[in-house]
Amino acid sequence: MSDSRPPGRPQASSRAMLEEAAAELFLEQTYAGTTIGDIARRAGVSRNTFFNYFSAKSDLLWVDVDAGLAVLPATLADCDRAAPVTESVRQALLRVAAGFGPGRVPWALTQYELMATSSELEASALARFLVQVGLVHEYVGARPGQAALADLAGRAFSTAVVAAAVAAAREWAAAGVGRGELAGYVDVAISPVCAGFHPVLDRVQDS
Amino acid sequence: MSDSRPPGRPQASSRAMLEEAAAELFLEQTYAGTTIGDIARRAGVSRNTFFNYFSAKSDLLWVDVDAGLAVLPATLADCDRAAPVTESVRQALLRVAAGFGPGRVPWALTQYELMATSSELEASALARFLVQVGLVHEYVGARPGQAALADLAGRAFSTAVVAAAVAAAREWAAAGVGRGELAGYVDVAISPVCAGFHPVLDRVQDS
DNA sequence: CATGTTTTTGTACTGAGTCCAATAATGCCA
DNA sequence: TGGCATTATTGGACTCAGTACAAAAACATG
Repeated sequence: MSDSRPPGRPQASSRAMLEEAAAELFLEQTYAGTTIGDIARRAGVSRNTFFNYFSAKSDLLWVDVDAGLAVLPATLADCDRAAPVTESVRQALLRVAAGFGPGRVPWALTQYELMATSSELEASALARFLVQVGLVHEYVGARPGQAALADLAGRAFSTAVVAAAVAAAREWAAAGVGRGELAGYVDVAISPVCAGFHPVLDRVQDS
Repeated sequence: MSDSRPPGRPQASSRAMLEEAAAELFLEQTYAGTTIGDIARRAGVSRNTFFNYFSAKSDLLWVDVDAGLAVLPATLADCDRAAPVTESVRQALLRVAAGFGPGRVPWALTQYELMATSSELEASALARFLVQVGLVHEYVGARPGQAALADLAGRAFSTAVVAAAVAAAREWAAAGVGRGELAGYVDVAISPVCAGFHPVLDRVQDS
């Protein structure tokens, strides 16, 4: 079926090789102590090639996270649209969190504590945070909703609920070995947010 | 009283001069289009002198915000410690928000929309966000609180409530002229969060 | 073998942020 | 008046992330 290779020069260095090289180096030296040149050299490719596969050094910290988070749009899409928004979002986030077992802790979260403030890391973290907020808000806003105030409430909810989930993830990562499933943490963190916004966002349906 | 100048060479170039120069240049060119060298040159100082007053270019965007936010610790400190934590935090955040009138919109918020993703900006934003979360969490954690789960809830609350406040500020900034007081926005945004966490965090006192 | 396509690479550049040593301006003290 | 300690400012050199662009390399097809 897909045995017809695409035209042009085939990829010699795969993403995975760079990820692996980076993972090694991040352990030997720190993240901050590792340059893109180092990573490329160990992977046996040019420094420029690195940028063919990643747009920034910080992307390497988020490969696991990005992969796990990629399912959020689809998960949101097939939610029961009759259910309260807050509940739908809660379900969706829990399902995404379920993707992260106890044995799979992403790079970014573990390194976060170690390296104080690498501003690249913070920037990349916020960028991802905002993407998730945007996705949730898009879903929340898809409901009729009434003008300005509801829009503010919707955005506040989207932001707060994702922020709570992130806080849960940090706590989960910090729990060290013996941490259970991420979903449990996320549940505790986001449920109060959903409960608090329920009467605000879902009051249309109750009337 | 304080007419005794400190020893050593007096400061020739003040912070304010750099801020002013930066403000001009950010309007003429964009933030991204302005280099630190530009700012220093217009202020009439060396490029290195810039770093005597600011640790990063992005600091310039946050001077107003930082000034307004500086009162949070004190505001939290003199809160009625008999009141529910969620209510205390809500009051404190509202009081901080009250510091931002309709005529005083900080740089960072207005430029945020304009310049897509300047990663420096995002990093500096998250750094500030985390500081506020830390302050709130410190206050929340000062109460007895019960071990692991409560700590998670406390951190989730701190994160979510500050996130909601930030969302409100963004909405407020985006409202353009005719936006009212920031406090009104913040109130709508954070009240549901506080309401949601009230039964979780304050249940000790109800028993 | 020529041609088009895609990947890889080299080279050069900008700009943020750091480091360090030299110099300038001040107050204080002899 | 002349050091002396202290602090601010400056210049220069450096590292590293990220960008731009053009040349070369590897493949498929005709």
